[in-house]
Amino acid sequence: MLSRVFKDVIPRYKAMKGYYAPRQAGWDTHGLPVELEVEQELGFSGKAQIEEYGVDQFNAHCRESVFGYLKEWEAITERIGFWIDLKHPYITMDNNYIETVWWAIKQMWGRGLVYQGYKVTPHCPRCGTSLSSHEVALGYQDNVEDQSVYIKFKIVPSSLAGSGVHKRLSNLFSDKPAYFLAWTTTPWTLPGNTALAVAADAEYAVVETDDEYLILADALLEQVGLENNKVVKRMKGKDLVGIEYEPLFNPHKYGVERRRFQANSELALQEPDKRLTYRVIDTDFVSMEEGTGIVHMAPAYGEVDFDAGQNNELDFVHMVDLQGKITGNYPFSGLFVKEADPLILDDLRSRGLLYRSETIRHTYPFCWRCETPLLYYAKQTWYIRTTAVKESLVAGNNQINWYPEHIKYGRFGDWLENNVDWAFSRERYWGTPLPIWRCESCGSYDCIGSVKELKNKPGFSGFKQPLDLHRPFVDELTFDCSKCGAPMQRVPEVIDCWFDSGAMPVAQWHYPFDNESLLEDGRFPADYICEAVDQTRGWFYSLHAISTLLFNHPCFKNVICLGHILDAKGEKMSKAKGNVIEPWAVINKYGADALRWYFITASPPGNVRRFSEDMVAEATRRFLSTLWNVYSFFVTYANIDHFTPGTEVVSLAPSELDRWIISELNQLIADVDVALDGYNPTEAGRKIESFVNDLSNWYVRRSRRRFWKSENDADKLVAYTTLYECLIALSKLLAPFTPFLAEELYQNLVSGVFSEAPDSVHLADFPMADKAKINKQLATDTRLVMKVSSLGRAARSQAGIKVRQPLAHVVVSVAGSKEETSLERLKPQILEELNVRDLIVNNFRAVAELERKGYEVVSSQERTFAKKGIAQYTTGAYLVAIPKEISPELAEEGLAREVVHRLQTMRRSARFDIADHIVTYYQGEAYIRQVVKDFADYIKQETLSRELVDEVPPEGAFSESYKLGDYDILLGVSRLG
RNA sequence: GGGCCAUUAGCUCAGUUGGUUAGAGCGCAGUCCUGAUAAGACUGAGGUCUGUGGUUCGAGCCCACAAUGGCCCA
Repeated sequence: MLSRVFKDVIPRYKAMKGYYAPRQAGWDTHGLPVELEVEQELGFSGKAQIEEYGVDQFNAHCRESVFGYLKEWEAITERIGFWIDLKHPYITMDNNYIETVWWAIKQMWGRGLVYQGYKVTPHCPRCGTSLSSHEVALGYQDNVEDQSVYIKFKIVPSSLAGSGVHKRLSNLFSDKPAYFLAWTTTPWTLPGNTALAVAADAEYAVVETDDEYLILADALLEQVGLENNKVVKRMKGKDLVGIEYEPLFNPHKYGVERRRFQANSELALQEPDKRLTYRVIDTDFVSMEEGTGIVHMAPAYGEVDFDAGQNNELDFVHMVDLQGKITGNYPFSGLFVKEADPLILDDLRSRGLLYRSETIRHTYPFCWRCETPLLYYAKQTWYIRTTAVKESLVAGNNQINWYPEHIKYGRFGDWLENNVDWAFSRERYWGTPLPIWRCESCGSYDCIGSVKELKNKPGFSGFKQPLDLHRPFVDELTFDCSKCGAPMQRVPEVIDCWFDSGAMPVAQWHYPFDNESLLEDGRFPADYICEAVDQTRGWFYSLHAISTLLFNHPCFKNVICLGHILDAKGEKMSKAKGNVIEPWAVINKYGADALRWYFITASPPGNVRRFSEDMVAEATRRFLSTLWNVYSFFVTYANIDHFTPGTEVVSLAPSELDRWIISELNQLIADVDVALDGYNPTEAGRKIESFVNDLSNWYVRRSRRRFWKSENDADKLVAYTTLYECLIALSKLLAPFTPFLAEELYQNLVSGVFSEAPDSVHLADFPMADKAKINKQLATDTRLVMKVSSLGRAARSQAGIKVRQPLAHVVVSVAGSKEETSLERLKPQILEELNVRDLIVNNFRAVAELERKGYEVVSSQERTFAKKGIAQYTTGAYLVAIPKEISPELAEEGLAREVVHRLQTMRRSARFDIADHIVTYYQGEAYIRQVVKDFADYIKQETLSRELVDEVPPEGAFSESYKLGDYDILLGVSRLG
């Protein structure tokens, strides 16, 4: 949901700025998740059952299942206002899409970038398949009981020739045999051992026992139980490197192939060698926490082992088949590895090579489907040699704008720096088939780059209409080997679905078979993509890698990388925890705009965010309903006054307040433009929010009387025009953010009024800031008024004097002469806002005036003064003081305003319409009746009273009595026909 | 085990190039204002800016280390 909102807002903005911003929907349809779901649906638990069931039928289910979610997906996309072309999506399982993927692979094949190699993967021997890391993560079990064994590897004395430490060891070992002591929890990997690893800088010890020497890490002597034996020599790990030892099981003796890593990542078959020796290497992952500080390396059965094998050009011995059974002619051949463990140990014990054996409990991964322990296991896999273009990947990344920026050289940059070749084949069924054919006879390979190329191959056969490039149909297609003429068969693998999605920029256009101009016409590279941060190794990488491999060019210029959404407690949402928030529920309750607004403004996109419904509710209250209130305020009065937008107002003089909000508006437009242009919708949204706050709480509030007054004068027209302008601009500014609300405003305020206007706000131009209307001084000045007013209200509040009660004057100290000048200019606003008659700016010149008002000026330098009965409020350099004394004249006016207030409340209680005229009746003591008479015009105007009648309210009038200060009053209102 | 990010009020978040007394919204307590009214204003309580060191005349901000949480990779 989050990514859809952020994916939407930028193209909407760009479109309004006049750019062509196509938005194509696309469906990723391949991949293991789809297969797993179908397996579950059919009650399968492994590849054997799929094969038995029939790949064609299985894939038919997969094809169908993809569209199971389509409707729901489309519905929510539409509801959230994610504006994309859902009618013409690209679909990764279409033949055309697949054909482009083939083309892409053929390009790489042609440059020698595709090769077959080994990769160590977690393998489930029962299901016969590798598991993705995600699946492995599902199946960890704690407290698994396993063997913990210490094995002795016999040192070959002749390898200790030479000088230095080796020579001294050679002398030392002259009387008894010497062994390296290594530790493992997987005895079945021991026949695959081809090296021992030490930590170069760690301290190792030679321990003497009755009939042998043992070498292990000094720090682990006690843990192994050798602390009471005599240490006869100590040395660094690096001194042990290169020493050779006898294999536990010479592979040639047991009928198992021995290969060796070559510099070019090939694993070349080695000749049998009865006097085979292995050697000690150093690596950086040797633990000094457990074991012996000497690690047994079996390159076929561990990822680090495999890497170490490659780096050190070690031997490679593989003696386990895909079912987890030991091959060759060992005493324990044919057994499942875990069952072979005890026999292997027996064998070693009988040869005196088992030092110690016990059981431990640790965490180990199991197959999440069938709970079989997983084996780390080297399998043949197809690779793309991305390392060959590593420099380009890094250079291309430097051209990309990342938001947030740290991803660029952080997570993504690091990932590129540590690039390894892309293992891109999968031994599965539902995916783009790998377009590589192998000759059954001579073993040569051929890569196919298009359907046409395939059909034109000599001896092409197996074709059935209609063409479906998926398995199993594609597996039927054969042709003759160009070398020996024998039939060629497609290799069984399909392609990693990340390759599909990474090929999207070209594959969605069926390039280069169609759209040949794709690279030149602006459709590639893309300006903008957006996904969550987990895609750094997913889509971000596959896009970048494929684009770099094919075109040596990055394929996106700007990318917003989103953080994940957590629940209210900061925990990841997961189905298992049951803390997933259903988007529909939130949308139905608060609306799509509320959710969008929350997502955009709540926190910067790159951060993780806690989500709860309350937050959306708050966003609604804080922003959407405030804006809506402003809008409905405008509509209410504009309807009463029959305001017609577009009225010529050039001749009218806008007030300071009008000029201020227009200045703020243009500043806002400029700010939002800059923020969106810089891919920062959050900043843009927050600016809009703050503007709407000012508009509502300052402009509209301060302008209310202008809308109320009954004459349709110029000032009123300016007010309407100004507010109208703000609302229109807001609707356009908000269109990318809250498309529905924006459209509602626009339809009612513009489209319904001007026939020549665009039909929709989303077809309108994004507003342009009129820099000439931005008045920085006015903006600062108005902030000053707000501040002084706020302090004044605080002083009133402290004195317990209502704002309704007028006061004689206010004394204000501000920060400097500049502000004093501003204050003088802004005097009318302050007088009105604070309901005071006069403003005294407390500067050096004001001494006389203050004294005239009865103040005692304590120090004109420090601008301190005193007077009994004042309330003052101060913060920083600012001080606002009001006299508490109220003259009879002011008291009367206060009372009049009080009456008005009560009458207004009564109008509302009586459910009169805003525009209804009324007759007002009043009764009370002489004083209060006099006040009403004195302020009759004022009261009439404010309450739309035709008459103020000094009588008891008649039957049917809405009447109430109040106590205003010390005086009782009875008021009645009745509506005029 | 490695990398990246985050940590500021009860909650969600601002905090500019290091520079007076660290802010907002929500929530809480109270007061006020009000024909925008399921709004709004003001006040109050609430902060050792995760911790420890360092750089500096001066650190929420820069550096190092650590803790906690999140993500990614082993």
